[in-house]
Amino acid sequence: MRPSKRDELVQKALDAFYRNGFHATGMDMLVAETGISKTSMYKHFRTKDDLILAVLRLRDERFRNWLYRRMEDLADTPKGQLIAMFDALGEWFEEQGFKGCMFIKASSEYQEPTNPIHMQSADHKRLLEQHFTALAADAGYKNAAALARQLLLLKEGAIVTAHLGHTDDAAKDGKEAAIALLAAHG
Amino acid sequence: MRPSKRDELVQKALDAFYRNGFHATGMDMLVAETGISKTSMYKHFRTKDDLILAVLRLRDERFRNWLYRRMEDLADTPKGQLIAMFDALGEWFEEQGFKGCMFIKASSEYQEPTNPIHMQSADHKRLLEQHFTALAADAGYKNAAALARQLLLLKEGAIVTAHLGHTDDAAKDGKEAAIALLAAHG
DNA sequence: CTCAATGTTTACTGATCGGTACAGTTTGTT
DNA sequence: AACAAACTGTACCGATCAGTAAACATTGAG
Repeated sequence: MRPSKRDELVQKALDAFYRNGFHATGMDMLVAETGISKTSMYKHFRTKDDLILAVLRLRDERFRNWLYRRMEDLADTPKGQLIAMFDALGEWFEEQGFKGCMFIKASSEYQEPTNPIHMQSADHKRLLEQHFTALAADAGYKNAAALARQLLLLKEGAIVTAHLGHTDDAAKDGKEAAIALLAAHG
Repeated sequence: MRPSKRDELVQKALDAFYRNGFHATGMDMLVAETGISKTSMYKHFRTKDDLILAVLRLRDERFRNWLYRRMEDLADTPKGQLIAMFDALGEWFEEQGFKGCMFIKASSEYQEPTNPIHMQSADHKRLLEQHFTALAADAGYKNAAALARQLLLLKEGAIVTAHLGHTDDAAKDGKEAAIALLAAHG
């Protein structure tokens, strides 16, 4: 099995969906942008939704890998990494082509809680929360779970605010708030 | 001029767009749901986007009125109102039919920063930030603007997290974080 | 070389998209 | 009663939607 075409499709579809949105990106547009035939697409994925699920799977893997690694590179203590998350987010916000969180957008376009796309987006956030909880516990915080959830609120809020583009530096605001939260949980 | 039909259309379109999303709600679906003829719709609004802008205008007015009033009802000091915001949000999250923030969803479906729908969504957040800043200043906080922006991050994060539905009580997490932030700002 | 898997092109389906044309009906005012 | 404004129903436009059919080309392994 040589699934290289399939991977290529998922990767290029990720770009298109991230740039244009899910409903606004038709399969014909994907054909035009990826150079892959529609017949081939539907050999790999039975429906557009299945393709979207594969795209979200790739995005989850890539994003979490990138974020976790960047946090580790920027700080060596668990507490430092939780703070450094907002520096990493700041770098992301500055990237050209930044268009917010793909999972927030996915859950915005597929709202029903039972929709697989919605559920998979929720899974992504759950994994983030678990990672933050582990870091907070490592750092010795008493109520690590609550602290992690609060930091997650700041992270999601910073992404949304940065995408709305009405704030100069949502990452900096998030970082300062995170530092205050960590001190309060001290 | 009797704009009652127009108002009725905007109000019912708000419900439909909030429930189904913007791209996923076609004009024919609006005809079916509102009972208003398509011809009449296009007499009031030249395009679907114009209708969406009117819907967002109504949503902004209703939501801010509701939130500000609820905050005032739940607390009588400016500081207390900032905290009570998260109790108000918690009530909202519990409402049947809660589907997240309409402006976050609008900016997710119309991503280009120059798109009027995106810009109007950003305006809504700006007005919220101004209100929070005024409250923080009234409460005597030194860096009222920064505090307001941080609280806004918590609010947006709580809404997104509640909509993703992976957390039991995003409002409670937001409230506890807000209390900690207020304490940190002395 | 051969065979089978995987890919391609082209054309197509029925449904739906946003938006319009047009003729007829309801409604409020005088 | 009469008139105009507002609204309705129906039918339509070209474009696009997700998805399929069928015939042909490319490729890699035995």
